[in-house]
Amino acid sequence: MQIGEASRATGVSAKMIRHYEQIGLIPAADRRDSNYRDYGAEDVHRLGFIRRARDLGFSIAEIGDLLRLWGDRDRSSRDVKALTQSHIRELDAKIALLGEMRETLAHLVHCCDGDNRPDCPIIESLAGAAPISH
Amino acid sequence: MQIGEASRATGVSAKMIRHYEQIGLIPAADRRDSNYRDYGAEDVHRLGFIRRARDLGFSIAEIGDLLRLWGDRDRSSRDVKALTQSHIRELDAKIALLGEMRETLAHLVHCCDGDNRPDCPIIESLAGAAPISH
DNA sequence: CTTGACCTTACCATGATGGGAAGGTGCAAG
DNA sequence: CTTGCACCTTCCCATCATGGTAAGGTCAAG
Repeated sequence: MQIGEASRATGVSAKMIRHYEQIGLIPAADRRDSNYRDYGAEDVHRLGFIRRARDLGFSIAEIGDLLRLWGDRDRSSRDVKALTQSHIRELDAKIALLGEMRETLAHLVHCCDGDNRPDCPIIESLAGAAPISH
Repeated sequence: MQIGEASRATGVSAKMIRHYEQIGLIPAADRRDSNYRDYGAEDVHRLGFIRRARDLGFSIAEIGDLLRLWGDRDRSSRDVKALTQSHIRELDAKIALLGEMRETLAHLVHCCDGDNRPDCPIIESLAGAAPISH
């Protein structure tokens, strides 16, 4: 099948399929006489794998590791589990950071009247100790 | 003061200070005879404002809006509050997305023995063999 | 034979930041 | 005075994952 059909079948844009090939995440696709890329069931399967991993927030580098583990019959599930736990920790760190921002802002919003007057604890907090002189 | 001192005083790298000037987020700094940028108290104050907003996850465009509101004596706190609430909703969306990833992965990790054998529900789920349930 | 859908490569853009090269400036110590 | 060093300048390139667009080739149906 052509790249467009493979894209539709997997939810990975044709643009990204070419990109993944270019950076070596997937092997170079077969070519027809027309020079069009040609994809088979295995390629589509691999692209589906990549899309699911991407949807779970794995980076390209991590997806490369996962693909290697996927293709390795002698892999230990320990390795996969460790990679995944490491990724969960990354997610937890991001969530914690965003959560802190969210709470700080929620507090400021709570303290802000939100009326027509200029007095605003949000701006004052961003401005820090001393107001600008004008 | 020179850019390095302004950087140290605000926690914004010299690189980013030049960048903010280049994209028009801050006015072009005064120059000395040496062509070195020269920063005063007001500039440092503004950079501190930017750094705090950045630390709360505001985008450059949003920080531009906040700077305009900061400098506008006739602003209504309503506008600042609305901008902040909009940003909180963005943060909530990101947190929810990351949280979903996290929970899905936590479930898979829980189901994975993590031993020397290759059988691994994590890889199987990515491969599309089984739906991701939680 | 044209039209339109599809493909190809190549280049540029995002947002926020860092790295580094090549060269100018300023100040203190030799 | 010269050397050395810290600091500054501009310019270009890289990240990560993705999209856009342009210029052109391929192919099937009308």
